[in-house]
Amino acid sequence: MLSKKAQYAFRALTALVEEDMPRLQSLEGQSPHDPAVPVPLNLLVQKHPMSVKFLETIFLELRKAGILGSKKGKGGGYYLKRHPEDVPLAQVMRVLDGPIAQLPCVSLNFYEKCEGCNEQQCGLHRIMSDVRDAQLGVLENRSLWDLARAGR
Amino acid sequence: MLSKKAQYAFRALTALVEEDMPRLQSLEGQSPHDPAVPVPLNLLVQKHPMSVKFLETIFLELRKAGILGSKKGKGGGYYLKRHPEDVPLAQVMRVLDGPIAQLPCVSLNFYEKCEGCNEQQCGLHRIMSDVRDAQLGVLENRSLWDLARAGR
DNA sequence: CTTAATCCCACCAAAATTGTAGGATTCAGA
DNA sequence: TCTGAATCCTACAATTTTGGTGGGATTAAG
Repeated sequence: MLSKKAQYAFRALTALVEEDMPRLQSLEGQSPHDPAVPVPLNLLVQKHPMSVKFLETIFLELRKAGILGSKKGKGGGYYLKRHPEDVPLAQVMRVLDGPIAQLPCVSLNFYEKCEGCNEQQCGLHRIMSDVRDAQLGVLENRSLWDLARAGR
Repeated sequence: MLSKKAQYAFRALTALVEEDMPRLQSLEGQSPHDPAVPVPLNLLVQKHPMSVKFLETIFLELRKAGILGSKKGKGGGYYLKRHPEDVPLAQVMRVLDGPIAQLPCVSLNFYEKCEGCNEQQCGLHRIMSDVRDAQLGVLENRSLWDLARAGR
């Protein structure tokens, strides 16, 4: 299951993309890149009620991971560093929840060898690899953009 | 990620199927159904080292869920109530770890409505439904039999 | 009667999750 | 230059989940 952290993150990121929608739409067809407008947390929290303080720690992680940028002080806030279409959900989930795979020994980004099982002939390894591929087939190919424009 | 409980369960169930392999193979082509031979926990633990006591609580859950049967007393043990081919991994996982889906609101067996999101137009709901389907596509179609005969 | 096994439930320690607290820093605008 | 709005940062606290352990009761074979 997704942690609350990841759930809140997705809600807030959706709101963030929606906030930036006018500028993003003007970008269709390589128009010159207007700088992203920073959106403060309290604005995002108004759209989806949650603890500002908690969201703060979440967005901090996403910024350190290079997904978000921030601007301090009055008129500051957070903004996406890339076009939402270039941020697959898998990446957000890995930052906040760690591995997507069901076992460390089938994880692509957080691999750990499992002692006492030969991966070549381990049935669990094989099947869980298939599960991982199935999950990533979706999560690597759906972006924050898909998330935000779903309901329209 | 799979819990240790589920991981231990899969290792032990694999060993259990292997133990019963001779009888199972004689079953090819509807041969008369020999009663399953109960296998005691300490035998399973010898093949894959883990706490007997912990495995006991795990197998108890699987028995109450109707996946395993048991026989008490000397010469007792646990046995599969169905042919391993008829036990999809998804079912074992649901018993031990609960929902497979990433969100309660997309779970088939543990559904819970998420307040404050209209499922029709919620982007997260849509995408996580796809993830769930992708996972189940594997987990509902791989059985304990697939698990056990993998390495041969 | 002894021994081997499951059954059952309570409990416990450690880890992870879900936040909260409080101050430091930065910046825009009056 | 002052004020208010915002992020930055770290520590820690409460709760839940995980990963077991202990001890005895029950059942059955020989």
